[in-house]
Amino acid sequence: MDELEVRELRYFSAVAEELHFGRAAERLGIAQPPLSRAIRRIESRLGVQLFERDRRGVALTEAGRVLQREAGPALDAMTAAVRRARRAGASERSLVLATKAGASHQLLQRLLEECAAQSDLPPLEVLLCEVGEQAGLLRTGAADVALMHRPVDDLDGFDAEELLTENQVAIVPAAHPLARSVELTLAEVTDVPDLPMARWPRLDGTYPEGPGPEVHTQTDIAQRVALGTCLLLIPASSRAWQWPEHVAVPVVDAPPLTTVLAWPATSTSPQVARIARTAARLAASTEQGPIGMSRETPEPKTPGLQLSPWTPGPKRARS
Amino acid sequence: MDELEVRELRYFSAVAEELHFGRAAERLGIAQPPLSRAIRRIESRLGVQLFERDRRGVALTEAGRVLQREAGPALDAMTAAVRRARRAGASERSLVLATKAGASHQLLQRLLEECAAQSDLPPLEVLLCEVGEQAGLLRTGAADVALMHRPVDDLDGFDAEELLTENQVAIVPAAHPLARSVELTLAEVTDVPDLPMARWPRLDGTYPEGPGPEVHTQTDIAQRVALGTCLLLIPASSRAWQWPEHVAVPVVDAPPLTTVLAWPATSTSPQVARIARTAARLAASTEQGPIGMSRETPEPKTPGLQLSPWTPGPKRARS
DNA sequence: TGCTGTCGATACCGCACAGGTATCACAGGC
DNA sequence: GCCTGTGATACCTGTGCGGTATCGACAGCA
Repeated sequence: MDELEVRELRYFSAVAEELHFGRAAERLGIAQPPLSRAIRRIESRLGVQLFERDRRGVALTEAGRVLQREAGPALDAMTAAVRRARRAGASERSLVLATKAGASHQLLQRLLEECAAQSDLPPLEVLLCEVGEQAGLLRTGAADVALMHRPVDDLDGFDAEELLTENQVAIVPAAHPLARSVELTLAEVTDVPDLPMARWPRLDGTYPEGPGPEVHTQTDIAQRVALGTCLLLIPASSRAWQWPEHVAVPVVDAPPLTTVLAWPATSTSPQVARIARTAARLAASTEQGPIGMSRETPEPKTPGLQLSPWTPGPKRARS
Repeated sequence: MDELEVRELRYFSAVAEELHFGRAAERLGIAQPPLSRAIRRIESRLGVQLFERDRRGVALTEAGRVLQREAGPALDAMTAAVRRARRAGASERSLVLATKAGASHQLLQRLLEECAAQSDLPPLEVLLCEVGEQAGLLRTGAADVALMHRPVDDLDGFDAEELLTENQVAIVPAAHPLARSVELTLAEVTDVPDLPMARWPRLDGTYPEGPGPEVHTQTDIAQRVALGTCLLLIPASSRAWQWPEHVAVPVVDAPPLTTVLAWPATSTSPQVARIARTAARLAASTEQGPIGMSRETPEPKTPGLQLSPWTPGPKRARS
C-alpha cells in the first residue's frame, strides 16, 4: 500500500528529468502508455500528485520536486548495494580506483606498482573517468576508492586521506602571447578577452555563467585550447594536456589543490584502509623523493617553440 | 538483468537477520516457499551466493554480509523518498520533530509555543520516541528534525544546531545511601556493587558488557531504578524520571551533554532552517532567562524524604 | 534401524500486473 | 478545416508472485 519499487522510482525519475512522457519512455526502453499508467499508479498509491499535466506540457508539483531530490540518493544506494555484493562475491577481490584520466599520473603509477608488488595489497583496477564523475561512481558502488581534488570535487559523504598539495598551472595555446610568460597571476589569466576560461559543469549539472565554452570532457577542452579558443587551470601534476599546441605556465597565486584518496564514509573494508595508508605513505615519500611531484610540474615550453603568431581562434567550436 | 527490487531486498534482509527461512517468511507475512524462490532468484540474478544453506541452518556468505550492510541505508533512503514526497504533497505542511520522551521538556515546550504563535513558522508535530530512535526516524523520513544529544547520539549524516549544554545527574533509588549525597562524582556512581549502571543498546543494537541490566525503554529503566536494582545518568533537564522513588543527584564531573537540533544533511527545506534558528534563539534566551535550563535541574530530594532504609532489590528483574 | 520432526526445495495453480499495439481526446499551427 | 504532437484509454498477452501440497535430507531418539 505504501512502498515504491525501484523500477517505479526510475520511471518517475526519467519523467521528472525529461518532463515529457514520450521521451522518458524512449529513454527507459518501454512504450509510452505503460509509463503513463505507471506514473498514475504511483501517484494514486502515494496519494499525491507528482506532475501537473497541462495541455502544453508536464511540470513537477512540489511533492514531485521533493521526490526527485530524494530519488537520486535512494537509487544510488540501491545500485551500490547490489554492485558491492556482486563484487564481494566475485572470486577476484580486486579494488576499483576511479580517477580523472591524466590526473596524478606519477602517484597513480607508484600506487599501482606497489599494489602489484605487495602481496597483502589487493590488485588495483583503475577506472578512468571524466571530471566530477568520481563521486557518482563511489556512490553507486562502481568504484571503491577515488582520487579526487580538494576543494573542487564533491567530497560530501566521503572519507578522505590527504595525499599531496600542488599548485596550479594555466594551460594556454602555445601561440598566444600569454604562453611567453614564465609565470602568471590569477588576475592575468582571468578575463582575458580573447581567451575565456572554460566552464565545467557544477555538481548539479548546470554551468556557471561566463564567456567561456561549456565543456565536460577532457579531450574536449584539450582540443579547444589547441584551437586557441580558451584556457584553463589544472593541477601541475596532471598529464592530460601535453599537446604540442599547449603550454603550461605556473599561476603563482592560484589556490593550491590537494589530491585526496576518497571512499564512501560507510565503507568498512580493510582493503580500503590499507590502500589509503599505502597511498599516503607513497605520496609523502614521493613529495620529497628524487622524482618529486613538485618536479613533475611541466616546464613551460620556451616561447621559441611558437611556430606562428597569435591569431584568435573561432569564438565557438561546438560540434 | 542486474537490479534488485525493494521487495526483494526486504526479503533478503529478513532472511539475513533471522537466518531462518520459515521465521523470515512469517515476519514478512508470506509463505516460506515463495521466499525461498525469491532468494534463489536474487542469487542467480546477481550471480553470487548470498547464503550458505547447510543442513544445520542458514549462514551468510561474504557477499551476503556486504549486501546486508548495504541494505539498511538503501531501504531507508527508499522509504524516506516516499515519506517525504507524501508529506510534501499533503495540504497541511507541518514539520515532524522527534525527541526522546521527557528530554529537554522546557525547551520543547517553548519551541511549540513559538511555532503556534508565529505564523511564519510551520506547525510542529512532536513524535516521542525511545532512546536512540531519532536517527532512524530522520533517516527514513518519518521525522524532519530531532532533538538529540552530543556526544551520545548517532549524528552521522546529519547537520545539527547546538542548543544548550547541561550537566548530568544520577538518578538513584531514593532508599539507597547514595541518595543522601548533595552531589556525586563519576567514580562514586560507577562500579557501585549493589547498584550497577543500566546498559543501553549501542547504535548497532548490541549491548556493552557490564553487570547492569539491559534496557531499551525509558519506563523500563525508570521501573528498575524505583525497584532499586540500578542507577543511570541523564541530562539534568530530562523529565522522564521523577517518580517518588527516584532521587536526582548532580554528578559534578560527568561529561556535559549538548542538546542539538538535528536534521538530514540533505535537507534543503527552508522550514527546517527556520526552526533551527528559532530553537537556537530560544535556547540562548532560555539559558540566561528567569526560567533558565540551569535552574530546571531537579533539586536533589532531601534525604529526609527517605521512608525506609536501603535494602538491595532483586538482582535481575527481567520480564 | 526405523520413526518423527524440522526445514528448505520443488511442483503446480491462479491471479495481478507489466508491457505491447491500436486508438482516442484535445490543443496549436499552417 | 486538417495535421501534428502529446498524454490517456482500451484491450491483449505473458511473466511472475504468492499460495497450497508435497518432497527430500538430515537430526534426534528409542
